Amino acid sequence: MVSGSNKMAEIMAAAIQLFKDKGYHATSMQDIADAVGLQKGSLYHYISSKEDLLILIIREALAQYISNLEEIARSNLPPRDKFAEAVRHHLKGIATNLGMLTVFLREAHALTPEQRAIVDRETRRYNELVEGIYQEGVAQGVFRPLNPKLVCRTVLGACNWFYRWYRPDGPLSLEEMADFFVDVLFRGIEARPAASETAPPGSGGQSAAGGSDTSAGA
Amino acid sequence: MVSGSNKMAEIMAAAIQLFKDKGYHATSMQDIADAVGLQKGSLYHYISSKEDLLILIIREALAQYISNLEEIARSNLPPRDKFAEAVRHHLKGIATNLGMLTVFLREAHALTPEQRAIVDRETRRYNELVEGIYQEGVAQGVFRPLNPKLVCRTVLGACNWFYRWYRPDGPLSLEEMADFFVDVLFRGIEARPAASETAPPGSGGQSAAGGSDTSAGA
Amino acid sequence: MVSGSNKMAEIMAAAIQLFKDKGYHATSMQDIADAVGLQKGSLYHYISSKEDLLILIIREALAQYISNLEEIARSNLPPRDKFAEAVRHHLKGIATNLGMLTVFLREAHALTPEQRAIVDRETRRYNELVEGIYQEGVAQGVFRPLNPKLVCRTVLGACNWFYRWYRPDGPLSLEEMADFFVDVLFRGIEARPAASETAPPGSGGQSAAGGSDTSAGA
Amino acid sequence: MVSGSNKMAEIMAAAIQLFKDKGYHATSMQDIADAVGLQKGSLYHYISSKEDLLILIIREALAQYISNLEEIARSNLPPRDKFAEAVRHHLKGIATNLGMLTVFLREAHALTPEQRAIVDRETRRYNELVEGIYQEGVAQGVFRPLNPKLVCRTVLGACNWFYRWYRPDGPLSLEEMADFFVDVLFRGIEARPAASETAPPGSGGQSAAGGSDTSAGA
DNA sequence: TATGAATGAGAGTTCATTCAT
DNA sequence: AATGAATGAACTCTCATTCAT
Repeated sequence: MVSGSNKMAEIMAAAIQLFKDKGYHATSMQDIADAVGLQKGSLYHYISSKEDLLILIIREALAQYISNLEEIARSNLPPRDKFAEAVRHHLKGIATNLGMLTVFLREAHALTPEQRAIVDRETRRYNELVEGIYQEGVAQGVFRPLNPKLVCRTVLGACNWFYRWYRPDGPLSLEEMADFFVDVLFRGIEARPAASETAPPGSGGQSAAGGSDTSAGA
Repeated sequence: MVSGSNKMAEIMAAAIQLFKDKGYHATSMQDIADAVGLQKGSLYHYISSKEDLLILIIREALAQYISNLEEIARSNLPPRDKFAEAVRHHLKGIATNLGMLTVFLREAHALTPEQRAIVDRETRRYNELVEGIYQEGVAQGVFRPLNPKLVCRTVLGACNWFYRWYRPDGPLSLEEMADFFVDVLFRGIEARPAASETAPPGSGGQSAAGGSDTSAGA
Repeated sequence: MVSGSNKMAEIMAAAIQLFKDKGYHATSMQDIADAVGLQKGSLYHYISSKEDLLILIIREALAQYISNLEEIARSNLPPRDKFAEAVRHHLKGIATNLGMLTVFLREAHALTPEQRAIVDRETRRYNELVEGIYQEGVAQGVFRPLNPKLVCRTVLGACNWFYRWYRPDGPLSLEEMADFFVDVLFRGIEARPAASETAPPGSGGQSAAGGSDTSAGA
Repeated sequence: MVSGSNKMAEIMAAAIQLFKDKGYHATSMQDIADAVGLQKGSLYHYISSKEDLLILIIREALAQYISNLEEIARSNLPPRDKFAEAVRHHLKGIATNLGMLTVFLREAHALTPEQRAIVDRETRRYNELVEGIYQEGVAQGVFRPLNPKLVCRTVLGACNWFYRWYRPDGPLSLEEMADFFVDVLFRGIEARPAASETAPPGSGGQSAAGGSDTSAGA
């Protein structure tokens, strides 16, 4: 099992692409081997099992996510900016690592209970960071006092779903969409109504994506 | 292939449960046969394939969803109430058919392209109904003029994610959670800031769910 | 998994033959499937794993062996006859189930520790029965007072090795060989020297077997 | 391929240990490589194949055995002493090279037919030496005139089985056990009944070994 | 309806061996 | 002498599906 090599990175990339496109179970080791130009047996120089590959992908997705959010949480920004940054970071993370995040968000349930437990723990940590930011805002009177878990789940739910419909070639830029999310989710939880009644972001565009994906919406 | 029989319902119920708990690919026909007390060969008197079972489940989930939403959309309620009803109906639908909806939201990508296309079409229809309600509200000056697709995706994203963390035995009632969603999502899109500053729903509770699920959040 | 069927017996027989001839590890499921005219996957209707097959064979070998010896031990025969019967039964068992016994004596170490433990227990039981017979004889003054474990291991060692060189088409009959074993092993442990100096059994023949097997002897 | 080097000896030792503990087939080249701190590819500088290793081990086991026995056979000892020496040498050889002998006695059937034929020839030679000693004794009236092959197989069978139950840390010394074997096997074949009725060797001890091995006995 | 034997393709994985470096 | 990437064949086992009974 090698970890830093080039081939390893190739294998990871191929697996991410395939898992995203076909799903974890529907992807065979043969598929991955073909994608990187190896015999399927040769893959086992780099990984120890197919699940290992999934774990690697998910762990990396999580690690990137969390470390960035921790930085935001630790920063000196006022809560509203922290919150806005958290949402932007979340969406940007999905957009720039769409494959990895799709695999994480959709295939984590394929892990064995032991691995799931680890992932769950990390996920909970992420949620807690978001809740912390929210509660900071509540303490400072910036956010309405609501059930923090519920706030967190609502906001992150909307953000997570992003992976199901975001397409890099859609009509709206990532920036526009992030602005939109921040604006809308913000109003839902801020303590005082937004004073500014200027045109909100994203108000003019029509469609954020082609709309051809299975699951967006229902 | 029989369709109205009792056994057929049993098979569907077993499949829903198993697909939800283990995932579609990780569930074998043997698992389903065991659950209903049949030999696996005998299942083929009722269904024509494993995918058929998945299709059946997803179609039923969709059908229930859409017909209810159509009713709401057609009603004479004012837009804000229509919108609120749509959100409530969506959450309630997930809560009362958690298995079916989980299978739909999580496993639809396992369908063949042909079947996916059908499901996509229905899903789009659902989205359009929600968008319609929103745009009605915009026309009446109730909702801010935003990108309707984006509004719809944000709202439905938050609602869809519900299936990942809702647990029937959580501390908050379904009603409380639905009120919360309506309140928060509403503020995000309504034209004028909420005048009432009374305590919002769900403000006191602590946790909406055990929080032990893999994916909620990150 | 079916157990009483015809095919099951065929599979067992084929496995015994192949395990005996090629060894357990060198025999593939494909080999067995070919021998019984099935697809290799079809074997799993009858067994749950390759090891399962080995266990089945070994357990049956053991069961036959032990039940017969128990009968001998329980009988009213005088110790010398019991002992003689035990030796005869042991050799006859090997000769008439050469495949099964070869697999048992040669391949038991391929079992998982759990299964080995079970087999060990049964084997110990067998040894104890033989020791019991010997000690009965000692008590009655028929056998010399020796270390019973050592007696048992010596006698059974000589008998077990039989599977390595016995060939059904050898020049000596099974009876002759059994008489020989009884005579020689007996003299080793009986209390008084054999009075009879008549020609002992097997004294005339030349070779008991072709002698072409790898391991006999060294 | 090097043969006299240090690493070569290390490899042989590791292979003997592993083949004895896990069996030939269940031992991988990786296992051996790990044991000697090499990469598995590097093993091929010393050996030409896995079977080669097995051959080397078995040949060496045989060579030691035979040369010692030839010396005994050529000596001027009277037949009874030669016979006793042969038995002692056999048991001592197993005890002091338990790994090597276990591999030889248990795994020889894994060899290709060509290699087996060679081993068989050597083995036959060993048997013939023992038979020769016995027949010398018969000629001198020391041993009863029995079928020599049968005598040899019985005696060597008992001795060979030693590898299945001998444990260096057992309660009896190797000497005691060898004395026991010589005494008991001797009586089986000597021409006149043992005159001495003194307490035989090994008569007092209880257990020759832990008795926890799979196969001893049955 | 229901069975259960059988299929046949393919899954993930292991492994002895090779060879350029 | 040693590496370690790569092979390619074989392995055990799974599974959706078929079909004669």
